[in-house]
Amino acid sequence: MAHGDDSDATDLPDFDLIGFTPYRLAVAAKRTSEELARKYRERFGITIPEWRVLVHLAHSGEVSVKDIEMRVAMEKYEVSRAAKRLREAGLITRRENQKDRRLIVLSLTPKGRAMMADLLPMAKAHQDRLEQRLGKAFAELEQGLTALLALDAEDGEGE
Amino acid sequence: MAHGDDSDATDLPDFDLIGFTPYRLAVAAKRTSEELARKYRERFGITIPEWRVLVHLAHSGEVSVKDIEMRVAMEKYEVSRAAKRLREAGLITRRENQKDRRLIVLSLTPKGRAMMADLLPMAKAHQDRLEQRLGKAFAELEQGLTALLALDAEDGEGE
DNA sequence: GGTTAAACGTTGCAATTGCAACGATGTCAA
DNA sequence: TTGACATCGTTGCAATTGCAACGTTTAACC
Repeated sequence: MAHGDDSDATDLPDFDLIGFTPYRLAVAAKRTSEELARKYRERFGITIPEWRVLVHLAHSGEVSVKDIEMRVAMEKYEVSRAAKRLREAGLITRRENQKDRRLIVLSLTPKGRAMMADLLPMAKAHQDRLEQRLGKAFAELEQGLTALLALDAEDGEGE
Repeated sequence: MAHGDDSDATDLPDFDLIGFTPYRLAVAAKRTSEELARKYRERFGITIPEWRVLVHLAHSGEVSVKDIEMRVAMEKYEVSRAAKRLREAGLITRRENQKDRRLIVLSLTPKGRAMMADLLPMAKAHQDRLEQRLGKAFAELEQGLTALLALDAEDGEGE
């Protein structure tokens, strides 16, 4: 018989998720992030969004929620909530910008600075270790990521 | 004066989030996934977890929840819930494995197969387009990802 | 055989997330 | 000045997520 036993098999294209770049990216990011998240949660009691805000503050000094939103690939409500928790933990302060009172000025407290003095070298070490473990592939990964990130920026989501 | 006006500046290391590989990976994955998610939601009314289950079924025929969990970087409860929704949508069926009645056998319905016949070529086209847009950087990205994914597998998270 | 432990899939519950609406402030033009 | 509109940050609410516990079935051990 031409159309066999168990199948109305429409002969689907052979497509393996394992080779699908968006999937591979998602898995790579998830593993990498989870490793990091565990580390920072155990050591400092902070989450990834909080970590991002702190790192940006350490790097850029006083900034607004809006600044962080633009620079750090977070939605404003994420920044807002992360900042709230960090304030409650005594790691950052917030005050109004006197020039424009819609804006918030976030900055590290001494306690926050002290914590970052521990945290940042760990982050650097993590990066170095990753680079070391990947060897030659590290540069390739970075070049690929650079191209990919530049891509999204230029063509505004096509549609 | 040696210790300046406004700072108990503990002189934090200069560390920019923008150059931190795990961060870059997360951003790249998020953008890529969101683009995809929007597409499949609009066109087929499915989410990414559901998409993964469907693709794996299209590729591997009948499989258990456990199979998917291992192959496709999803937790079993994600698979379970995705499968539930897909069943309700009439895209897959489930039955017991007679050899081992703990196992579930998931498979596409004709309706599911028909949908995948539309969906898979789109996924292939997406991959091709990405490859084209990235040009030479695509191969680099892939090599980097391959190395990174192999890495996580081998050393079991240290600790 | 009978008992204990493991594997599989599901689900209740709490925490997190994302959206959309809101209040407050600032801008622009008439 | 006033009124319409945009921007900034926050938050209520619904949906999603992740964990842990559960019921069922199988395997392992005595």
